[in-house]
Amino acid sequence: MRTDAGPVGRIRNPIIEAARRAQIIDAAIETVAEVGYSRASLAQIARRGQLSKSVISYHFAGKHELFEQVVTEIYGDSWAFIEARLAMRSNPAGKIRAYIESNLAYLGAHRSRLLAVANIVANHRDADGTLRFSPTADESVITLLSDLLRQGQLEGEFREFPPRLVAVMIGQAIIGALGEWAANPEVDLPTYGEELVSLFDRATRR
Amino acid sequence: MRTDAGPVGRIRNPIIEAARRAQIIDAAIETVAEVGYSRASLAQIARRGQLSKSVISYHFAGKHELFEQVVTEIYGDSWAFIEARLAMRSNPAGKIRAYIESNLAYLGAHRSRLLAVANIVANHRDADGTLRFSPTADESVITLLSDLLRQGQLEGEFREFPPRLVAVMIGQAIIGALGEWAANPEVDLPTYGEELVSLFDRATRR
Amino acid sequence: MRTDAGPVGRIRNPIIEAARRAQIIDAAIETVAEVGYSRASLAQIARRGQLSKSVISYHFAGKHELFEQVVTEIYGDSWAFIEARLAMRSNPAGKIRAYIESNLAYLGAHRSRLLAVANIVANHRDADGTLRFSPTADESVITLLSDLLRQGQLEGEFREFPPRLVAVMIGQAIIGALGEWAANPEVDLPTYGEELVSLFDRATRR
Amino acid sequence: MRTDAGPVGRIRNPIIEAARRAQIIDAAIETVAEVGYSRASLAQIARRGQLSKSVISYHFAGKHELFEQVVTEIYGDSWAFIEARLAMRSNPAGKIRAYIESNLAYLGAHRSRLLAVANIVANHRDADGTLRFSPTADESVITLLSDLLRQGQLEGEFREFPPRLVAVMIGQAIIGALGEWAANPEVDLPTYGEELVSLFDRATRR
DNA sequence: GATGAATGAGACTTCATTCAT
DNA sequence: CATGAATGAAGTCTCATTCAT
Repeated sequence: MRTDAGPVGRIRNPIIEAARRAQIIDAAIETVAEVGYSRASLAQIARRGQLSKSVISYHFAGKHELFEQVVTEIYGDSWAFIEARLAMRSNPAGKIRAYIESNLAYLGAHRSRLLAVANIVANHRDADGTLRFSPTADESVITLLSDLLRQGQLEGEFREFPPRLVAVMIGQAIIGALGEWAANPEVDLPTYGEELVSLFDRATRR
Repeated sequence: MRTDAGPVGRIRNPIIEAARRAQIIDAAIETVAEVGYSRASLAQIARRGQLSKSVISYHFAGKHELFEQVVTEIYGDSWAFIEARLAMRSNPAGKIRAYIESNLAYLGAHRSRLLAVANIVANHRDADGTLRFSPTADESVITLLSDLLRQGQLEGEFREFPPRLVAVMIGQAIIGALGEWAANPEVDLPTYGEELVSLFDRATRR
Repeated sequence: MRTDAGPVGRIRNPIIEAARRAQIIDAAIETVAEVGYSRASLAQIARRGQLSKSVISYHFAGKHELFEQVVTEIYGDSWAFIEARLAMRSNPAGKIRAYIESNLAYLGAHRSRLLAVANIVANHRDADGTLRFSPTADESVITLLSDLLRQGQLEGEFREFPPRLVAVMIGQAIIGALGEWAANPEVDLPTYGEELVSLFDRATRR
Repeated sequence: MRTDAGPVGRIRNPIIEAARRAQIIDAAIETVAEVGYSRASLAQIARRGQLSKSVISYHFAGKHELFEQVVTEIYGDSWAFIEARLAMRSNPAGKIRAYIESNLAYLGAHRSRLLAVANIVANHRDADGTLRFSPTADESVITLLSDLLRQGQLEGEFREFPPRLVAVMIGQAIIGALGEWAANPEVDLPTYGEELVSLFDRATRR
């Protein structure tokens, strides 16, 4: 852990600092996407980012913090994208459709980010060995979808079913679709998305 | 690199040989399930199996082959379990239901195997960096489900939809359900399975 | 920290094992004596012992344990030497004289050991920053000398004075004599020892 | 390497310059006292002095020069204190007593300085590996005490003994007393000093 | 059939120092 | 006068693998 007067904890020049951190985070994303979590050493990340290994240690407390910032960055950025599209719909079914579509759209447009976040989330562990992130959908996402489904049931749009369970299934289906596309980029993600929306429409409507 | 079975050089006693390999594979499964792929070193595996590190190198060409045998073992064992249950049904819808239920049943009864195979499949790579296994459902499974769905469409059980795409979705939904349960063992897997069957029934029936 | 099946914790072949550990400990002693505690890296120790760096990690849990074993080894060996000479005297004054003389004799015959133990004891710290060993004389030594002084007072050999305080002073005078000799090997240690004995004799006798 | 005082290049403002150097030296003293020589990195020193690492490099040619200035500062300051007390006595025995007492008094009042100077003196080395300072008493001190002892012998105050040898012993006994107190602050230093004076009095008087 | 011992490669991290600003 | 940013060197430790026994 850092103990000296470097930027961690005390950022002096926010502009250069932020630019470098972004550059390093991008290099980490590309590296994990390309060679996977276990082979993504600081040396590999530095090579891909045209950086020295030590500049990474200078801007991050360690490899651990770097990977957490990668996840934070991707979660934050993708949520900003999705949130804007959710706001354009008013009814629950429309919002769920928008969630599925915009989630696929965002990660479909950022293949490296998809691969990186999936790899890190599935592998990153604390010192005690427990997974740092939930490897399945984020709890906040499950809650969002659950609430929408419950509201849709109250409004009569949806039939009766356990909302949380279906919410989890929607989340997993999205991950599955993305996984299929990640493993095989020839898969047509928009078509996949439409079919997924149609499936859940048929499965949930009254 | 060696990829065949058995120790380097002459095989002397096939019985002891097989027993040792099984013991090592079990230790590898437990280790990966517990500490994850990246921390599953030979030293850790040896410790959990009460073995010396070198006995692993003796029975397997290397860590690489060991992990491939782990996947082969789990795939083979689970398929034997599922196949028997598929054979008990005659119509496509029944077989698909049987596939979903028996898949969840097998891995639900073998949590370590689920965790191990998921971890290895998502991380294990060849020397050139390409993933060794498909991280999404096995191609043979997709083909099986596709054929069943197509046959059901011909027989009038299912509506029209792209069979392969829905096959993939079924595979992913199963993985999703197992992932949710793996992350949170309090999830009730049988209920989850029933709901999944019901969802796909509604989504695919004419 | 070691977690695999290496010798630490489970020693398999005590003879080879002990020989290697002794060789490594000797290399560590020579290195610390020559370049000092702060520059005594594993690389330097390995170079002086004609060893690979990793063989050190194989036989010791880490640099930390190695240095602790160095101190244990020197303390143990020197005490065996001193104890035998103490046993040859019966009265307190004789034992104290024997302690001073044999201590100087042992370390005077093992200059590297003197330098190594002094360096390590003065610098070796736990992870939390506290010194691992008492940098002044060992508590057991203080106790031994205190008891001898007190007994001598009871028997009328010595005048009245605070026994522990004089015990500490004897220990420190020995360290001082050795330090003077370590810094300047031309100092005649036996003469120094005789004078030291004479000084304490005059200072403590009735 | 630079060994002169002042920042690299032209000195602009001697007052600020001196103040900064003093501040840095104090931070170095506190750091070495607290974490020991080997862990006293520039980063640690900067942190304790609320300084940036580079300001240290700006005012000192390097870590090496900084530590030399620390020793110079402590030696100089303590000598000024001791010298004043020596001047108050006229006879050799009185001066020796004053030396012992004032030395203990000065460092007893400046625990950090004692710890720092002891640590640096025992560890600081030139590039070629030789110790930069004498780890035992300074030669000038030995000379001073030797001269006093010899003068006392001439004047009939002291019995016959090798003056330099006893001078060294006095120096070491002081270091020993301070070491005992440094390791265990509950030790009563003034009492220890009195007893030490009494011991040497008995040991040296005619 | 089995393994204790050994090792080179490479992992992450800390360090003192430099330099443009 | 001061420092944020950067870096190469070197630190300790873990790893998968080999080999003589």
